[in-house]
Amino acid sequence: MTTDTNLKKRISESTIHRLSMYFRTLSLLEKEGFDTVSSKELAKREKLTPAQVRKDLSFFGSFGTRGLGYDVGELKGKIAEILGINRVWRIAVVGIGNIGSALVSYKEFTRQGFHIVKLFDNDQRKIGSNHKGITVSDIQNLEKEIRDANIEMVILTVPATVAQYMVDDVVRAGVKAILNFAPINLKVPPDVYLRNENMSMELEYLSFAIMNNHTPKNVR
Amino acid sequence: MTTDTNLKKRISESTIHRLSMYFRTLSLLEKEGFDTVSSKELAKREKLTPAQVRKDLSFFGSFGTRGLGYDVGELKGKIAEILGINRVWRIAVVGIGNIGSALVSYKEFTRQGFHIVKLFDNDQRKIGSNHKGITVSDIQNLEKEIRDANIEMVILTVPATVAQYMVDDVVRAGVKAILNFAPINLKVPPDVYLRNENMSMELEYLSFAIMNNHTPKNVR
DNA sequence: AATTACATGTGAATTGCTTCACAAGAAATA
DNA sequence: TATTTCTTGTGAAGCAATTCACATGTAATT
Repeated sequence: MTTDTNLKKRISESTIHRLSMYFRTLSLLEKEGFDTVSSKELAKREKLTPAQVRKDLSFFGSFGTRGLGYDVGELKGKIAEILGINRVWRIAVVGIGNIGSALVSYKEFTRQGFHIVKLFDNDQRKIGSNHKGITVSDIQNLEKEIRDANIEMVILTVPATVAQYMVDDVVRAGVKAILNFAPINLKVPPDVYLRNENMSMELEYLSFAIMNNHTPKNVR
Repeated sequence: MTTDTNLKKRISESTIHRLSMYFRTLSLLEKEGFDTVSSKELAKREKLTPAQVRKDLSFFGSFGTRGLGYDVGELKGKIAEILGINRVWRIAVVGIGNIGSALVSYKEFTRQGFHIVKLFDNDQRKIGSNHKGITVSDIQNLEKEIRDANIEMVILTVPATVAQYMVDDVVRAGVKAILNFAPINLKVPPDVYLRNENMSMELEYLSFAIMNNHTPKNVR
């Protein structure tokens, strides 16, 4: 094991999130016809400091040209490589309720290389139905179908009451990354990455901010 | 202006987010029949340290009993008060596409006191249609209808291309808190709170984590 | 009533993240 | 070619968040 490999483990979550933001902004800059961009300009668009932008990038290499800035297309490519989105990820959505079926049509996922290719539900009325060209499978066959379809990530949009059972199934199918929308703390083995999307949390932050005149505004 | 008021401005965003998590877990503990809970148990459920839990709470007062822990119902109430969710917030959803209409049926919002009471769209086919008992209004009348309905927060689920125009309208209507789902950096006046919900970001984090064996697992 | 066990609340220490400040280098200009 | 201008990349400093460690206090037990 090299020192370089260990280095990557020290990257903070905030840095990764900011890389996502840079990537999106670089895509926009590209569309707007910019060839190069400075850390100053990038920072302005993200409401960050130029130093923050440069420091974030410096963890992964030196991609800029002194006096000139960064080549938009090149930096976009580098960040895609760092984030692992310079490829297609095969994703399954488990739970085809309101949120689940909305996500199937969410174009931003596709744009970033996240391709939803499998859908699962336990409701007989939903099984066999079609969403954006994908047929909903019975959750009973989850393990086999996930393996056969080479699914690498799962988006979980089932009721909180059954979420843990579904996670257990998904883990058994060998999936190592789960994005959970159920408002509950799930257990996964240490080699599985679990992220929680909690939409109420953001409204609660807004509620707190209004009530307390909280200062760090317009963030995230 | 007292010193106490200024103190609140020093609370970190992470602390607020953790309060949201504590609130949800306390609701669950209540349902499970627990009368009291220790910082140790709370921490275990959130995958945090007990010190973190106690420190977070200490910013707002001392709610526990030494040797015993916290009264579940009481602490839940205190946190609701701190977050400002011991009341009903009147919310409008602007943009009744896939995500927007999914959120109208999202029960977790209602459970936390976030009541969606107005819907807006610019599509003639959607205007006048009914979602969970709410009729979709024409976005043309946004300012007047938002004022008349005493809307305090807006959830923005419109395409990125029109998001800034919609925000401008919403701000003109006097709304001070916006939760934006469009993947774009919006401008708002300094007295308006804007939060961005970026679902791709979480998938990108998972992608990075898998590719780099990133260590801080199972967080958030 | 005294003792033991337990858990809070909080300064202090530590760790981690952000910003500063500047040397180094590249491009544009004269 | 020399000079000026601009911007990166990065150690060091500064700031913020987390964890430690323990004094303080309550409840349960004997």
